[in-house]
Amino acid sequence: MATIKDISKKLGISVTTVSRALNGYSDVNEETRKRIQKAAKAMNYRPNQIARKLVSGRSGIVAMVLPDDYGITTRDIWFEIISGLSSEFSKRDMDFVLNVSARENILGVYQRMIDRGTTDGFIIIAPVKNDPRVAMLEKNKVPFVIHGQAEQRFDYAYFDIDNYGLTRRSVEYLIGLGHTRIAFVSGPKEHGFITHRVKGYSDALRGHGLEPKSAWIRYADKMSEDFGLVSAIQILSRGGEVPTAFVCGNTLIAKGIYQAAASLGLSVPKDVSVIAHDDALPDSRAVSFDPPLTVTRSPLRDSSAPLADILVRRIQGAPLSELQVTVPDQFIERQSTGKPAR
Amino acid sequence: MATIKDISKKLGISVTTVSRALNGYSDVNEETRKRIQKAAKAMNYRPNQIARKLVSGRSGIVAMVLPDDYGITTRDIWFEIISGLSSEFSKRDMDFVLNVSARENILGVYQRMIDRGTTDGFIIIAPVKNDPRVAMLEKNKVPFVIHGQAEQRFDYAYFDIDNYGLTRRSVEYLIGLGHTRIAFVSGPKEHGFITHRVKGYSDALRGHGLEPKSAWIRYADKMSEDFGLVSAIQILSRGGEVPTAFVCGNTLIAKGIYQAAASLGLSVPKDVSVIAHDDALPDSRAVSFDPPLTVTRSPLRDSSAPLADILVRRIQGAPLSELQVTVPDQFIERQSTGKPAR
DNA sequence: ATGACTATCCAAAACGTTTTGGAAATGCAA
DNA sequence: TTGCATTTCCAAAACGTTTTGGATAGTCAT
Repeated sequence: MATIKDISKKLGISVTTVSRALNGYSDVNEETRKRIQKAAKAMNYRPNQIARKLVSGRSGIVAMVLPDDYGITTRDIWFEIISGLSSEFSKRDMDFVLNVSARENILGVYQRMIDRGTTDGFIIIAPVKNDPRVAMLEKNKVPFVIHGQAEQRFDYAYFDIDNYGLTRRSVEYLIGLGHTRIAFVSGPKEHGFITHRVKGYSDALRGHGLEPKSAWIRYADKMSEDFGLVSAIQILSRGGEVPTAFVCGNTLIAKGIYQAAASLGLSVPKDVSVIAHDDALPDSRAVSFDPPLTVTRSPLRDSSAPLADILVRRIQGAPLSELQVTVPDQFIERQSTGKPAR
Repeated sequence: MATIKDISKKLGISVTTVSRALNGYSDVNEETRKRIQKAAKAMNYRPNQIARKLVSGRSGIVAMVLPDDYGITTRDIWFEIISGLSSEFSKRDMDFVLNVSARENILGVYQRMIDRGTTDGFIIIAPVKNDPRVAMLEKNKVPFVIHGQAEQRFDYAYFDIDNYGLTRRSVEYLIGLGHTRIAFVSGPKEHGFITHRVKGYSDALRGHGLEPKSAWIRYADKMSEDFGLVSAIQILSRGGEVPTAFVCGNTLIAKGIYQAAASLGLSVPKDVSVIAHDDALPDSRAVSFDPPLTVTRSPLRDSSAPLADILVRRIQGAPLSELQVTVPDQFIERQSTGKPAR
């Protein structure tokens, strides 16, 4: 609760100098700075963010708005992201505001928070095509960072994994093993990352003279175990040719596919190879699948720090070109993939 | 963005009057107020919250600090609480700051947030005996509300379910059915609510001339399915008398007890009656147990609104006596309880 | 006419910072 | 010695509100 004025009075130094000393300006004697810093620490001084914001225009507050209609598995993902972000911003002495609202109110929530002017910037997760949140934030000139790439335009800050590359790599690996009939059980069609993954999958096939079959590309609202189970059974029990390998949007889907295979009397990897993308959530470990699951891997948790960094720099006005980051994933070969039987 | 000064200048009315008109004070002529309101709307005026906060001393920001070491099931509970709270505060036009930190840093986080003075108040969940967070907040005179009752002292604001009553009611119900040998598989000993539940359980037994046996009261760090399973098997496979009924701290524990019963060839409710407390989490529904589970029920989600209310009124300085709320739970009789076999 | 009251308005202070625009002291070259 | 640059400091303004403490004019009962 000590203010800058208290320090000034106590030390007989002007408020100006105290402020400048604490903020690292060069026009204050090192010895004076030391004294001031010592006093500040002793008096437990913390700058009042509200006052600071009034003059600087910054509050040190960032926010994220989430819809409240997620099921239990998706919640785990959110919790992972939320706790990572909140911890990163905490390290940077910023406040992370979370707002969980009904989906239909979300834009209203954004508008209110923008109008109130308390928030320095936003984190947007799971962008969709022509995301109205992005449009709104851009119109109001509020800084934001997107986790994932929303559209073709690239005039915003983002952090993403290489969604195109990871399916492309997976498919090429399977082709290298001899597979030619490869299915992709993906995720919600409207999300940008699914589009990129499908493209990576299709390009890899075409690059080897194979034509993607739309019946072997599955979309779903939720990337769940059930979705994997149902998709695999449907795909595997159609007449005609069936795939010898599955690429999965996440490890839950892979688990569903394992189940489907078991139910149909097929074995992994003898009859079907399975490969998935692994977000490395704490409680669904690809390594403890039976057989252990081959994955492309990029821990969701690892995205918190870059996201926080990018948003902070965006707020500080860094040029956009530095704030567009795509990271490569690991490829981990385990026992769920092998040469095709036929 | 238009400021109050712009309106003042445009209308030739003092800043004071504009402010008071907009804030509904009675010392401004209705006609003047109309003019000012019209101008404000025309100029798209929105009060700058930051400036408002600076003078009022309130930030409109409340916070909750969580440790980051919870397992997946506990995370669901947290998510339920977090999303409920954030949505409630959003309705009140306040910001809900979430801070997830390593357990050993938590007190430091509180201190930092307190010192910065940006936070109007805190929500404390899962209090323990002599909770150091409570001590710290009280010392710094920062408003807070506790979910649950931490200690015997009652000089703080809290919201709680009737933990004493719910086990007492459960046990009396079982006694009414004819049971005399009743076990209680509870939860973490250090939490206040467990203490109260154990007391309710014991008092009910003693009230009917029965002496609680310590071997039949089980504590555990995590109220999990495994804990229920292990506890029930241990209790049921000891030599001598075994209980005919189990009271469970939550529905997960009950699920474990169902499993244990099945494994031991016992049937519910013929051989053992099971009763649990139900927090009404979205994905573990007591009604879809087989047989459907008899419960005392108080939805976790229902606590968000009262908690938010209490904290807001605490911040506004309401007397403590109005801010100590205990709500009753529902008792829902289903098919997991019946007369004892012997 | 006086005093008391009411209705309506306002100037200035305050909140805790940062920023602006110097001022004073010192060192150094000419 | 003068002039100039550098180092170190500071008073005052500014950010946009709310609040305080009146001021003014009009009304009404006495």
